[in-house]
Amino acid sequence: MTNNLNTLFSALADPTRRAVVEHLVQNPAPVGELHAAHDMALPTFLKHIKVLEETGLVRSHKLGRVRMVHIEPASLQQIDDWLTRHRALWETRLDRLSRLANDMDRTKS
Amino acid sequence: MTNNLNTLFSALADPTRRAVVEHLVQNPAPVGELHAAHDMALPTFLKHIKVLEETGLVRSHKLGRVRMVHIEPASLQQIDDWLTRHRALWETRLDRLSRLANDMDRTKS
DNA sequence: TCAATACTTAGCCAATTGGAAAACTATCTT
DNA sequence: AAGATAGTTTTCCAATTGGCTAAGTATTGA
Repeated sequence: MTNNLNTLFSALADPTRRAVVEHLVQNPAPVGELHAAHDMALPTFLKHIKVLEETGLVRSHKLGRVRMVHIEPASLQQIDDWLTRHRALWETRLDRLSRLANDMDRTKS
Repeated sequence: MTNNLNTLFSALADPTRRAVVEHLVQNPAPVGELHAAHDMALPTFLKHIKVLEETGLVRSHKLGRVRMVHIEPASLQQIDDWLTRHRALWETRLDRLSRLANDMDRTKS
């Protein structure tokens, strides 16, 4: 909730962590299941989960000896919001490019 | 263009670099002007510009002794695309939360 | 109760990162 | 031609990061 974009972007910069997020947008899952998809030692993997949890992208709670992890959608929304704040401007620039490309096509034929 | 999300996200994880991107979605600008807004040595700042350029978020060319920098909108589009690929799923989860919040409100009154 | 399961904690390490200072090159401006 | 401007290159440094192994704790199943 209190997360800034720095930690959100840097959390998502790691492919392992991004894969975990992609897994969790589909369903919550226990640490063991998440870990199975990644060829690294468990303690290493747990560090990634901890990073995700510290940024607020993810939450978890223990059920017996299993830790269930689920996504925190509001955090992804923050990145979406940042993009939205600038989207209008960069899309203008994209449009300009595609118009230019169109013009060049027409000139060629 | 050939950029992966790893480098895009990690480039945007730094507040200096994000500020430069925000500046450049408005207008292209010379290095000196960009640097003026940031309290750090020029060589340090230039490293950030180089990172942005290597990820493809930005391009530059020299005009005399001045280097002009401009944004490469297609790169931001890549991040937007990644979010879009998952947006449907996490918005479903957000909806579920807000419905739950609604229910709790109604129960309270 | 005892072994297996599912994490957890603690330390260690190499590579990367964000910062600095110093010295250098290339372009104007006068 | 000389000085000022605008970057550039080089070298150094401390902190962070992503990975490992080894050893520990807490639950569960037989």
